[in-house]
Amino acid sequence: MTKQVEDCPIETTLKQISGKWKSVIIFRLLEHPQCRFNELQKLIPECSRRMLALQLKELEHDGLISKTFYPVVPPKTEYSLTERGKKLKPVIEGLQEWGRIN
Amino acid sequence: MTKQVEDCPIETTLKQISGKWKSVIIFRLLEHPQCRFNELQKLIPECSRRMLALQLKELEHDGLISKTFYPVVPPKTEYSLTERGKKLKPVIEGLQEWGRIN
DNA sequence: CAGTATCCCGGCAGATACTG
DNA sequence: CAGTATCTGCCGGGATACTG
Repeated sequence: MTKQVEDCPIETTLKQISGKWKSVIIFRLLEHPQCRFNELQKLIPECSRRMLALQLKELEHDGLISKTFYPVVPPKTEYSLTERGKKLKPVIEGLQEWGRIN
Repeated sequence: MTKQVEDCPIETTLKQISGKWKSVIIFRLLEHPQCRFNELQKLIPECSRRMLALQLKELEHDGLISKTFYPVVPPKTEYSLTERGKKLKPVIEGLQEWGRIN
């Protein structure tokens, strides 16, 4: 029943931030706490709209970011980190620090 | 010349530990400092021999693990974390902690 | 503006067989 | 034991067009 991978939750945890663009999105949202869809696009121009939408959806599903939708015309959305997402800050910074040092 | 992604090194850094099996391998090598190829296979049974070899090669290339080859018969190898790899310990633990809390 | 739908291709990764 | 070689199928992700 219990598989090895489940005993090693680091894998599951890492998946939540290691999608093709997730870390960058989180990183950007740490710098820019409130972002609209197109703002994120401009901040991460290499990421296609399709992928941005998909990754945002996963991040939202995993409770790392939250999305506020304003049903105005034209439509407006705002993405920001949840409390859970913000708690990643020291970890992300630790990673950066590690990357910088080597 | 300079692309956005290069200004955001977290992405590069994360890639070094977010291959399909890298985090698990690092994790296992933190628990078991010296591992032979087949030992790692047994510790991570869901990972094919092919993938294990590929991921190990990348980890070695990135300087996270080192490989010692003993030209005996039958051949014997030993994988372990480098100093650089060991420095990831607090980060990995931070990730685990974050994953545990939520 | 903020996405979704659809088509399509290259490359990731499994299975299997082989080697020093 | 510790890998590599090859073949193949699948799906991640780009490009483009469309929608509320």
